[in-house]
This record gives sequence, structure tokens and C-alpha cells, in this order.
Amino acid sequence: MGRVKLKIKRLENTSSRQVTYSKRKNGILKKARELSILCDIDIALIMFSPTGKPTLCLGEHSNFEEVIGKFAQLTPQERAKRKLESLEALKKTFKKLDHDVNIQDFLGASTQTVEELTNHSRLLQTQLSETHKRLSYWTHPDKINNIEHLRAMEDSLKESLNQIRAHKNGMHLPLGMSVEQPQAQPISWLPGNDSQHMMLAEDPNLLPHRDLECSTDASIPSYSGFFSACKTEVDSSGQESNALNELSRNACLRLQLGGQYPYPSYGFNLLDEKKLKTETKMSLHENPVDFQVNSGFEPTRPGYDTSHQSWASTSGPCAIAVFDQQSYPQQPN
Amino acid sequence: MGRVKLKIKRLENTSSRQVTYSKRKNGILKKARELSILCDIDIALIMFSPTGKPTLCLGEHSNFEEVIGKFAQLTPQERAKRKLESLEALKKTFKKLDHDVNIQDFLGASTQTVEELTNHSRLLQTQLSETHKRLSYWTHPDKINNIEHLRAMEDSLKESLNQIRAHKNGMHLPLGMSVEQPQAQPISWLPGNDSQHMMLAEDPNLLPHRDLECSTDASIPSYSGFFSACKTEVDSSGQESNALNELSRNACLRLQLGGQYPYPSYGFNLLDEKKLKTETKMSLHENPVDFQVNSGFEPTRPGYDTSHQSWASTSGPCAIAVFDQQSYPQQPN
DNA sequence: AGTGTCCATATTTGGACGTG
DNA sequence: CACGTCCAAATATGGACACT
Repeated sequence: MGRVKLKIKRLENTSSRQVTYSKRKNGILKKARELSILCDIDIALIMFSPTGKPTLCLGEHSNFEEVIGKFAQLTPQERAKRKLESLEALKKTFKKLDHDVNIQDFLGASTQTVEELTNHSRLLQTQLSETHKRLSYWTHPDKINNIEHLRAMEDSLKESLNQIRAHKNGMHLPLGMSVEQPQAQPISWLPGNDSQHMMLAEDPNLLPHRDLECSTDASIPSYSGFFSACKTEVDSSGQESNALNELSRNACLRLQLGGQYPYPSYGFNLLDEKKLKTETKMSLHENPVDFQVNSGFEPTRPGYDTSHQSWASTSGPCAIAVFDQQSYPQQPN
Repeated sequence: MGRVKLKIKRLENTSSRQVTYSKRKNGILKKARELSILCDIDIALIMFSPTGKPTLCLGEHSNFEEVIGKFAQLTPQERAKRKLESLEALKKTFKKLDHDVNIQDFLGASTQTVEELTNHSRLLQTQLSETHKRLSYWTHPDKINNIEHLRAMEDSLKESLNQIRAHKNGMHLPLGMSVEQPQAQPISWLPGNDSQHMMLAEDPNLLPHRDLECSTDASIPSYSGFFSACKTEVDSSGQESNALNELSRNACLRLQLGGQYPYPSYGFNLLDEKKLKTETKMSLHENPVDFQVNSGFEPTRPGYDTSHQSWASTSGPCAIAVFDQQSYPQQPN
């Protein structure tokens, strides 16, 4: 009876859902692979069958943590921006469909607000950056090659030292403590000293590439043969195999992504770029990894129904970023 | 001329790659969406355009972290937890719109965005405060009344002094620069000194490029492009060296800071964090799940080739990650 | 660079059925 | 239950061109 047009709506029949999943899964995986090869891009696709069985597909030379990490690196601003972009797209769709406006107004306003906030954030970010920069010179004097600067710093330090000593002396001098006491412990008392830290996905140290059977190399044709009957299809990639590593690595990622990240005090390594990034990135997930059903507002894809049940971190912000793409007016079914 | 059969091989023409990406991206996104809806599953798709622009697509009720996390832990246990019922209503409501837009979503998304940004701003504000506070300790030691702290600071300063001296001495007298130059000017870059511009920053030589992160990001052309994407050019995380001038400076700095050189011992315990990070990572890696290659494939009918790859986790319940998929009989081209 | 449109053809995939 | 097979209708998408 030939193919039947299907309404894009949850298939109520469990069996059909499974069969369809199976078929379409193959289809989408193939598409993903083709896309990654044709356009030579990074791509990662994860899906869970109706039964919960997970499937991962990576581009020819993609590696999971890399992709996720890269994505995770997007700053909140960026995410927000992207989100707005997708909203724009929707807006456009709306317009086209001659659909109503209320929304547009809303969007407009929202955009405005968002923009403001974004600017503010940007400003703060810049300030922070500046400050960190300044601090960095003190933290890593060895990075300075200008002897004049060093000399100046030295003098400054001497002066500060004197100041401190003077101040100290002005205070009660506890038990005959030696002023010259060799310094020992790190200045942990400084504000914000905190050990917690998030790791960055892209940090090679944190996510060592593990190339087991597949990984990167796998991406190559030769690899392709790997489990498949070496077909004519050399392009078959099969990064998927990486799962193994991918999975294990995930843990890390998850940590990072899932956002628990007790906010480290901005105290210390402000200087550390990585951290900075992390902070920025994580800023959205200040909470501990608590997964909670956040059925409330998972942004659903327009036009579709949703049955959600998502475990979103309460703070959930970050998470969703780009969803772009959606719209495509459904063809009338 | 109708559609032409395309060999699944990297498109050498840059332009075609982009066009193709654009088209296929839409296609695959649509497929992903449909699949998630039809089969009511969780799905996450991330891809980067040939230019590096990231795109994320989540299932109807998926949450990025959740998906990644779930995948990571392979904790399928409650997968079944679908609360379809409650959604039926929503579904119905929007279904009749026959298009993809869901106002609720707009609201949700935007709200979230605003929320995110707000949080981010707050966070940055806090960080700034902290940082300033920290700086103030050094700028106004007289405000400190804890002798221990003063002592620690003093020691730290001494240490820094030594470091600087050592570094200074270790330097060869820079090219013809007069060492005797009178050093008089105020040390404007001293901590606490709010002089806006870091004189040091201006000197590229002071900021040896260390491309750590960069290298990574660099691999993806425009990934960093997101900065440029922003009209105004934000520097939220600037890894893009070529970005803006003002940004590039930061970039350098950050790179430098993010470097792996040994942290100075005197001050902030950066090391601790590092260690901590490592530990965390490790623990995560020893994820209970242990994978095994279960490569089994069977050359199917002539002309087909299937490769399935599944990794089963011994411990995890569902633990099976399947990666499969690839090759579908490539019709002889 | 990124999209949208047209058209003709390449692919995908419901349904129904068969197998382990 | 998970797939492989068939067939015909539903879709996706190269190539060319236009717009922004």
C-alpha cells in the first residue's frame, strides 16, 4: 500500500514506535554520517530508544568529549544569542504563517531585555578580565620580560612590604614571632580560596584522548572496515564505536555540564584562564547536580507536544541552547 | 537537472560544503525532531558547521545535561518514566496549529534566557567584588587587622620579590635597553592601582603566546567565530586570537595564563585545584560501567553491509551503548 | 556566508510479512 | 522483540539561481 503519510505526533502504538525508531534511527545515523563526511564537520548524536537503549554517533573524526566540550564552552552569552536566533527564526515562521503577534511583541521586549543583560554581562566580563589581568602580573612575574617593569614591581613590593611591616608593627606583636619567619603556607586566607573546581572538557589533561579502537583514527576509511563487512562503502565510519571511551569520558563531561560547580571563590586562580572560562560557562549551573523533574518548562519544540519529564538541574539554565531549527512548517498532514 | 547521486565523500568545494551543510542540517534536524516526537525519545544532536557555528538540537522533552548525563551513566533505570498523559493536553493544543510554534515555549525559552543572563550578571558581579576585595587587601594592608594574614602577605610578597629578582637576574639584559634607566614613574600597574591600561599589556613581548586552549579551538575555524558573530564583539571567552584588538589582547593573556607552566609557589594554590580536578576526573572515569566490544556483524544479504557495535556495560543496568550503524548498502555509484 | 526556491531524481520509510 | 525484505508513496536534496 505504499508509504503512508505520517503525522508527526507520538505514535501511540508501542510496537510501531519501536519499529519506527529502529528504521528512522538507521536513517538519521546514516544522515549524520554522511553530513559529517560530506561537509567534514564535527557532529555528535545521542539517542535513546523507546526502550532506553542508547545510541551514539559521531562524525568521522569527531570525538565525543571534544564535541561536547566545544559546545559546552559556549558562553552563556553565546547560548543566549543562539537562542534568540532560533527565536528569530520562529518569529519569521510565524510571520510567514500570518500568525499572530502577541508573540512578537513579547519577543521584542524580551530581546531587548536580553540584549541589555548581555551588554551588562559583557561589561562585567571585561572588567573582570582586566582585573584578572592585573592580578596575573603579580602571580606570574616570570612572564614579564621587561626588566623595567620588573624593577618597578620590585619597588612596589618593597614598598608594600614596608607598609605591611609598619602596619604589623603597629599592631600588637604576638609572642615573639619572627618577622622574618619564612613563609610557609599559602595565603589561604585570602578571600575566595576554594578548592572546588570544574574541569574543562577541552582540557587535554582532563580528557585525555583515548583512542581505543576507534576514536580519531577510526574516522578514517580504513577503520571503517572495522566491524562491518568491509563494504564498498569506505566512508562508513563508525565512530560510534567509541562509545566506550565516550561513555567513560562522559562522566567528566557530565560533571561539567551538569553543573554542579559549587562556585569556587573567585579568589584564587582568577588568573587561570581555564577557570575563567569555566566560571563563565558554569555560571549557569551554580547548583549542585540535582536532577529534578523540570517538567514545568522544558522548552518544547513548537508545534509538537511534549511529554517531558526532564531532569533538569534546577538551575537549568544552560542547558538548552540552541535549538534551532525547528519550525519547518509542518506539511499539512 | 534533477538530483544527482552524490558520492559520500568529502566535498572538496568549500562552497558546496556549506550549501550542502545548510540543507542537510535542516534535514537532519527535522529528522531528529520527528524521531524524538514520533517515538517519544530523548535525543541530542550537536553539530558544527564547516565554519564552526554550532547547532544543537534536543528532543522534545530532552535536556542537554540530562541526555549527556544519562548517556554517561547509562542509568536507564527510569527511562520509562514518561509522563505522557499530562502532555496530551498541551499536545492537542498546539497540534491544531499545524505549525511548529509554541508560545509557551517562547515564553519559556526567553524567560530562561533572561534568567540565565541575570544569573550570569550576578555572578560576574560577585566575582568582580571578590576580586576587588582581594586586590584591596594588597592595596590597603592597613585595613587588615589580623596579624597572621599580614605575615602571610608579607611572606608572599617576599617570595614574589625573590621571584622577580631571580627572574630579573635571569634575564639577559634585553636588547640594548638601558638597564640604568631611571625608574621613577609611578607603578601604575600595581594592584589596586586603577589605572585603566596595563602598560604591560600593550607590549606583546610581555605576553608570550601560549596556545593551549587555542590550539584546540583553533582546530575549529570559526568556533571562536562566535565572537565575531556578535556585532559588538563580545569577549566573553575569547579564544580567538584574531578577534578584536581589544580582545586579542585578552586572548593572549588568557592563553598565557591558562598555560601549564608551573604555578608560582608563593601565592594562590592553583595546584590544589588542579589536583582536585584530576581526582575528580579519575573517580569519574572509574565509572562502574565497563565496556566491551561486542562487535558482531554479519554480512547480510549481498549488497548490504551492516555493522553493529555494541558495548555492554557489565555493571550498568542498561548499559548498552550501541553504536552502529553505518553503511547501508551503498548502491553502486 | 547562509538561506530560500524550483525541479527532477535519489532516498527514506510506512505497512505487511517472514525469521530467529 | 529486533530485524531483514518488498513496494510504492513520501521526502530529501543536488544544481542553478536569487536574495540578503
